[in-house]
Formats: sequence, structure tokens, C-alpha cells
Amino acid sequence: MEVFTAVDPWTALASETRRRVFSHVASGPCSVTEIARQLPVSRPAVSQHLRVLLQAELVDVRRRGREQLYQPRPDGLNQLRQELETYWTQTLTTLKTLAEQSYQATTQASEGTSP
Amino acid sequence: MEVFTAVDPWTALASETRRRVFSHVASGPCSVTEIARQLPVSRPAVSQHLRVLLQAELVDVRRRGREQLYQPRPDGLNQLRQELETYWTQTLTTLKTLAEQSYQATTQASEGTSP
DNA sequence: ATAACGCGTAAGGTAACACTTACGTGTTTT
DNA sequence: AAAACACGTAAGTGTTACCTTACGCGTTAT
Repeated sequence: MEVFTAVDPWTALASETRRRVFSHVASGPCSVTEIARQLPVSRPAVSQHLRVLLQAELVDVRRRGREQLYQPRPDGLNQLRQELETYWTQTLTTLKTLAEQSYQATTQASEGTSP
Repeated sequence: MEVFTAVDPWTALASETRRRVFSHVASGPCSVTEIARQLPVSRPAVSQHLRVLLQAELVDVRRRGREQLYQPRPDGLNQLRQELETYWTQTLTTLKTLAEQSYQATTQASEGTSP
């Protein structure tokens, strides 16, 4: 099947076991069987997860002898980081505004009631 | 249904339309119908998405009159940011090591062949 | 050459997901 | 008091996701 079928990194990292697969690859180059040995799923399952991670541009592959060495690729993570940063600044800005509004509300309330 | 059924933020933001829902909330407090009006899904669908976002601690609710005002909550995003930062440093460290190794390989190769 | 290894992919089954419509509850308006 | 509004949730449906076993292909070892 195609590796050029784009998959957005959110979908790619949505699966818990796929995150564990990626974490192994991110910690250093490793083969499919090597990963499968450390997880409670079959080797084909790992292989399928790695394909999704490839499509999300989160990992790369190269051959070494008869095994496929997977290694991390920054692109997908970077895209994720950018989107997340957008959400983060939006959130902080909104919360700041809300805090200022509630402050104004309390001071205005005490103005009207203190004298 | 329970709101205390934990949902990890990865799962929460895995859905495209749920991300759009969250983006609206992050940009400023808004009601359910208000969000549904800007999306190609029904109001109950938005309501269900908001419940998931609540369980992932990505949003908060408070009442205002007869509407529910949703606003962003930093907790879920923060957790996401931390995990993502771990992946990021793991990735960079691995790539740096690989770069150094391939450099050593080339210099060693030229040492053996130049004289 | 033959055996063993490492891998990808096809086929299939079960569970989860993202929607929809229908309905009931609380709050505001008239 | 009745009508209108905003919402949550139940029930049902079609699609997708994740996993398994079975198989075939290339590469290394004996």
C-alpha cells in the first residue's frame, strides 16, 4: 500500500500502543521485531503502526541487512508542536481576558457598595 | 453520564471536528449552539464532543442564563505539551547521535583510503 | 542449495467512533 | 401559564480502527 497517503500526526499518535512504538523509535533506531518483543502485540501489528507513523512523517526507514531500521523524523512532530502552540496561546489569551474581566467586575461592585 | 471518566488528551484531539470545536472554545467562551452554527454537524454532536473535551480537562463549563458557556482549561494542553516535548528531545538526541556517527564513518573511511 | 530470519501485506472479526433523530429537563420570555 | 429557547442524553446506524492468523518475498547463514 501507498506510503504517500497522508496521515495527520494527531491521528497517528492517537493510539496508545502507537505512541509506545514511536517512543521506542524516538529513543534510537530499532527494527520491527525488536519493538514487537517489548510490546504486548504481534509483529504485524507493529509493522502496521509503523506504516501509519511513516505516513504522518514521524519516522523514517532504511535497510540494514535483512532488517528495516526505523528512526525518528522531526517533520510530523514539528507540525504537531506548531498547532499545539497555537491552541496554547489562544487558551492563555482567553484566560487572561477572562481574569481581567472578573477583576473589573469585583472592583466595580465594591465601588457601588462601599460609600 | 460521568464527567470523571478520564480521557487522555491525545484521544480527545484525535478527531478533526473535535479539534475545530476546541479551537472555537480556546478563542473565547462560547455556547454549544454558537459552535454548532459554525460547523457542519448537529448540535448534539457538538455537545458530545464537548463532553470528551471536558473529560480530557481541555475545557471548563459554567452556566450563564439558560446557556452553557464553555471556556478553555490549560491542564489537558499542558499534559500534551509535556509529552510532546519528551518525544521532541528524544528525537533530536537520536538524530544528533546518528549525525555524529555518520561523520565519524566518513572520516574513518577517508583515513583508510587516502595514503 | 536449503534452512532460518526479518519483514510487509492480505483477510477477517470485534470493538470503538462519529454522527443522526427523538425525547426530556431546566430557564427565560411573553 | 404557556411558548420558546438552550441544552444533555438515549437509541440506533454506518464507518473506521486495531488486532489477529496466514502467506509470500527477499536476505543472511549453514
